[in-house]
Amino acid sequence: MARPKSDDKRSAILAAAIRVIVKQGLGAPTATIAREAGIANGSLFTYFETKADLFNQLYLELKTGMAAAASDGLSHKATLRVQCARMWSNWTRWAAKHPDSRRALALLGVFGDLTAETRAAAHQAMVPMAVILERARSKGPLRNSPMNFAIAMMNSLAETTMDFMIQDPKHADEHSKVGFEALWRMLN
Amino acid sequence: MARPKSDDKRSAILAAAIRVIVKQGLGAPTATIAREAGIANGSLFTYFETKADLFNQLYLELKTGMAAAASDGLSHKATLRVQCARMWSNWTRWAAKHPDSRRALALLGVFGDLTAETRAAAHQAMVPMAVILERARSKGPLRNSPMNFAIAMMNSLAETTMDFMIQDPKHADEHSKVGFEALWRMLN
Amino acid sequence: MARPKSDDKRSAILAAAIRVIVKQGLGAPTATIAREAGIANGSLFTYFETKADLFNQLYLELKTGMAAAASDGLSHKATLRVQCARMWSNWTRWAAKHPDSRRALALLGVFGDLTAETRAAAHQAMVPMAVILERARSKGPLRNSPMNFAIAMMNSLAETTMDFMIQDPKHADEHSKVGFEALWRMLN
Amino acid sequence: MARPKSDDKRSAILAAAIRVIVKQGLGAPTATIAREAGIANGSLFTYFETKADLFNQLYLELKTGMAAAASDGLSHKATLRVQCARMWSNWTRWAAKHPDSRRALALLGVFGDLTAETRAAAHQAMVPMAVILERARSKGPLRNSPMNFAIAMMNSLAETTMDFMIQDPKHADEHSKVGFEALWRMLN
DNA sequence: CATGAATGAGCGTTCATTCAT
DNA sequence: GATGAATGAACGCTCATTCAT
Repeated sequence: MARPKSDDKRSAILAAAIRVIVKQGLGAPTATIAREAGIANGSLFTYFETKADLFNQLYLELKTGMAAAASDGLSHKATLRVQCARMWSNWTRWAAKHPDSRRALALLGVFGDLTAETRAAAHQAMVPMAVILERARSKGPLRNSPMNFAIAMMNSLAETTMDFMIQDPKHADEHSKVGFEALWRMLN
Repeated sequence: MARPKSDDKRSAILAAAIRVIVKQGLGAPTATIAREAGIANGSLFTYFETKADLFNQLYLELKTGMAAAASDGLSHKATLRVQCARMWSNWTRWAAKHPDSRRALALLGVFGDLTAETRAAAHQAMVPMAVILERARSKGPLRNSPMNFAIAMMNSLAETTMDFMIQDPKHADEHSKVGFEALWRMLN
Repeated sequence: MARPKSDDKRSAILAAAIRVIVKQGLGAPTATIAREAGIANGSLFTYFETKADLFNQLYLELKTGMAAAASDGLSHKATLRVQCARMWSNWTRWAAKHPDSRRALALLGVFGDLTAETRAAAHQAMVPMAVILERARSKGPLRNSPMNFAIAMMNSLAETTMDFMIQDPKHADEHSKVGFEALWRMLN
Repeated sequence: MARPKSDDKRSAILAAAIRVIVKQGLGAPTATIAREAGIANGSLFTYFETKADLFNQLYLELKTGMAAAASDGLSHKATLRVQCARMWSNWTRWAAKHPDSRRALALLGVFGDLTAETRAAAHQAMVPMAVILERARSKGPLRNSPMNFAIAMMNSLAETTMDFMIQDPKHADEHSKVGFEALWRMLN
């Protein structure tokens, strides 16, 4: 095979897309993304069939990466609270470390052409996190609400926390902790 | 004369914009909004200098309306909890009653060309709500966090609650109550 | 109505399309046609929804014009031969006078996106000519062949004749006459 | 070495081009032709310098093949009418047998970038057929018209006949005969 | 002031051709 | 020579905005 489709280039496009989306929003021209990735505008379409395809894949990759980061090193032997705390810490730390990814992910979340498949897959990636949360919810005051309600609440609290961590990086850890305690109060 | 021209038409455009944004997103053509408002495409620009201007004004109007609804009938004599509950109830009820406005507001919130002025004014509109929340925060576990953190958390919890109320209107009241209790736990 | 859609402009676009198609073929950019018509590239699309639409309308207009020219001044009292001769003369003269239209028509005939409706309408325009030919066919050696066969043969003979008339304008009349006699022999 | 590289591959490309042109028209991507030929898109350009080159060569090859088929088995001892009839029969039979080739040839005939050389060579290929026709023409009513006129007329009659033969294969032979008689009447 | 045609920059995508492997 | 990724000019069409009526 001559000049195989390089994974590096694919990654470069995705990385460029993050940067460009953060700067210009979802309306950013594919040509700009291509230039930022250091390739010709047409080349983008060897790696992604359409702009929507690119955005779907990017969304999924970011979401998956985020979920993986959040789930890292969870010891199943630990207390539920410890597990939750670890997950929360992982999660918010990831956001603080990758503010562009986080922002792009937020924007992509409202991208009109996200596929049902993409959404489903993104949901799948969150399952491990959901499982842990679920154990906490089912014993507390939210026990009669739908599981998705609790997940969504955790999500929204996390988003808010992340915003503050990114805005005010000096107190990032503090914000993260405060956020977690708020979550825990909500759950218990 | 602060606002010459027909105020009716202005309102028609704003109302049309809500409907169109909900259906098509922020990328919706101004021509579509104009048609929906029953006016000629060019006329839209008699009332709003640019598309961005229209969106800024709409955002502000919606936010202000929402805040006004939330602050309605708050008795300063009542308990803090009662006041908060009333505000929460007003707020989420407004969203349940105006799902399009709520959705449009959410979309406009990520509109890239929102002015600093617009954001500031929107923030202002929320002050009365913030004041009440502030009293609760300052006595509880969030007492050492910035006020905006608490506001943002309340906001995100409210957003989530509203989503579920709109999604599942039969249990709207229930969701609203559960959401409030979660908030209250978070605050105390 | 402000600045009503001018028929002049529509005609200018059609006329420009003829010229450009002759020079560049069906692949000619719409922008070139617009420039040739003296309007902005985007304006073309106020008059024709798509390039295909433009080409369909142009095809129909040319075909209709051609058929009308061919059918001009036919006396129903005259001999069949005289009528046929008149039609043939009208027809080929039209082509000789409007070589660009004729060429564009030929190219448009193989345009891949001609609508069934367009083809049907074009067919309709040819009916008056077909009627006359039909009377000749049904009495001669082609009486057992499908009517369309005779029409197609007349067509192809006419096309050939026109080519020669345009190529060699000095003997246009002579070519036309020779062509007609050939047709007549074929029919009788 | 006039033609290095694999002759098989060259033929495969030409054959593929016929199929693709019939299905998609002259605008068909070279990449599609290459895929249909079972080679890589870039390889096409090892065999043909440009798309136009490919189309020119294909046109010539088809025309030559057609002319060869038409001229097959002509006995110079036979009557002029018999020779013409044989040629006509060969010719139209070829079309009926190779409808794709015939259709591609027709499309290529209006390809804008056919070279003068190609046209000349194609003309050359028709000479043997022209010679026979010429003998008929020079004695009949077309004796005062240019030879090319007669050739073109025969051509156009043949095209029409072929169309009907392909459209209505059950009566192909009949159409062929009727077409020939029409030609013969025209010539005499 | 209302209208809607006119404008033209801009976008996503295609594709003939080139060239690194 | 074969491959297929890379290139970038080009195209059809959209749409915010302007302006003649």
